[in-house]
Amino acid sequence: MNSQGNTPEIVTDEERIQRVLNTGTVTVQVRESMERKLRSGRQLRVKMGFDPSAPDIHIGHAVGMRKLREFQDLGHKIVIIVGDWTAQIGDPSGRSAQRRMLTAEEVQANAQTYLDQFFKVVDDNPEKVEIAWQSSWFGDFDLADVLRLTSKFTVAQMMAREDFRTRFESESPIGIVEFLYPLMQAYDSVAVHADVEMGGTDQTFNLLVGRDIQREMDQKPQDILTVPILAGTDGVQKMSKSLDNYVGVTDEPNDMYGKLMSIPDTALDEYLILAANLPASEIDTLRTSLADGTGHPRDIKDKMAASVVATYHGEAAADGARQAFQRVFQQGQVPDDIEEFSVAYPATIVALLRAVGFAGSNNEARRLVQQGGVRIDGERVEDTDAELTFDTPIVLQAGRRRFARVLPGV
RNA sequence: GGGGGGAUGCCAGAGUGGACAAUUGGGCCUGGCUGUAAACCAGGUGCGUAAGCUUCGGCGGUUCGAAUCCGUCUCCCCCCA
Repeated sequence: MNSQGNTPEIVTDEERIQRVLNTGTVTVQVRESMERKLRSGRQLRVKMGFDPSAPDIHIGHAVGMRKLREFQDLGHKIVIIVGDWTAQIGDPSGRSAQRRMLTAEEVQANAQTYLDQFFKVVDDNPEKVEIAWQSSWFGDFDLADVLRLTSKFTVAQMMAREDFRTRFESESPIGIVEFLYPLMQAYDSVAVHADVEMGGTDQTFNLLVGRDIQREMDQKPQDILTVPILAGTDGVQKMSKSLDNYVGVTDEPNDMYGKLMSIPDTALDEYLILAANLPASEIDTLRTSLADGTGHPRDIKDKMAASVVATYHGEAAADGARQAFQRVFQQGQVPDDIEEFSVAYPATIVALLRAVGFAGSNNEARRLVQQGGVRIDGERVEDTDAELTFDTPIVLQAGRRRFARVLPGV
């Protein structure tokens, strides 16, 4: 978005700087150093890495992207590390589900998907972004290089990481390679001469190792900034695909909007800060009205949700999603883009439900009817066994959100 | 190399010869209340209209009768070396 090739002007306005450092962040280390860099008027290199081993990206990943965008808006250059090299090696870390090795092609495809989504959030002005492939420096690393790198660090230093310490104390295994990952990530910082590195709070240790290794290799240590982990749509657990509480960046507009509207109010403030893609002043206004009760949570949620949909699908899609949502859920009307099926009549309601895929078995279909969840053209269906015949299209509904149009067929 | 413990429905996890289609919790579905919030309440959640049928890792056996006992195979976990 809005790319221009000219050299960016560095913003050193104190209020803007403080906002970047204070809003939607967890820690800034080292604070004084970071402030000094931002005030200096020099274009900083702000690094963030991503792991292309999983192609599914959700808006939790976008939290960091949005913060990167803020740095760009101050005129700085973001440096995206594509972790293609480590992704191809696999990660045998203590996670229960072992990460398998990926082929170069898979990694490449995943990375491309990621970058496509990435540029929907960040500025693609080449003066403000640089993509760095990790394999370009690790590809020809030899054993001597590895030893040189590992010699900079001790076991005691590694044990400072909480995860390692607790596993060591509980006598759970820690693979040697696991010690290498923080070092490799740290070396990335050396390779790209990072002034700042950003990451989720779970990355704190690795980010700090970057400082040590840079210092060891005669570079000025980067400052680090951590951003919170976004809660999922349940408002409690962190967003992840496996918990099915995520909003994927490639979700359909209506889906995306609906998921965002379903978050509990308790999570709304967090979503305003971390997910909503709105100007700072508007975020402030919305948060205030939410906090003091002058704004209706539903309306605030709508602005948040629409802004996210607009980010990935455009304003028109966001408007469309909002209207569809209002029509279906607030007014109980039928959505306009429902799937169509043809059915040969006469047919039982059970047969209809199965034909459109609302029920996987006859029992399930009957259950839906008995529980009052089935409607035809808005009229509740009471009888499980009736033979039905329609010579015009009908709208079949199961529960509140499943709709299908059934046409008379042969 | 030696020893021990497991495998039950979407998940966790009871059940250890009949009353088990299988307790309970989570999830999910439906209804109610709503702002499709959340919370809460109620019901449901193998297949079959039904009679009934097929399930408790696989196969085989004992028994009138097995998720439960025996044999065997596959897979998982733990402890010792």
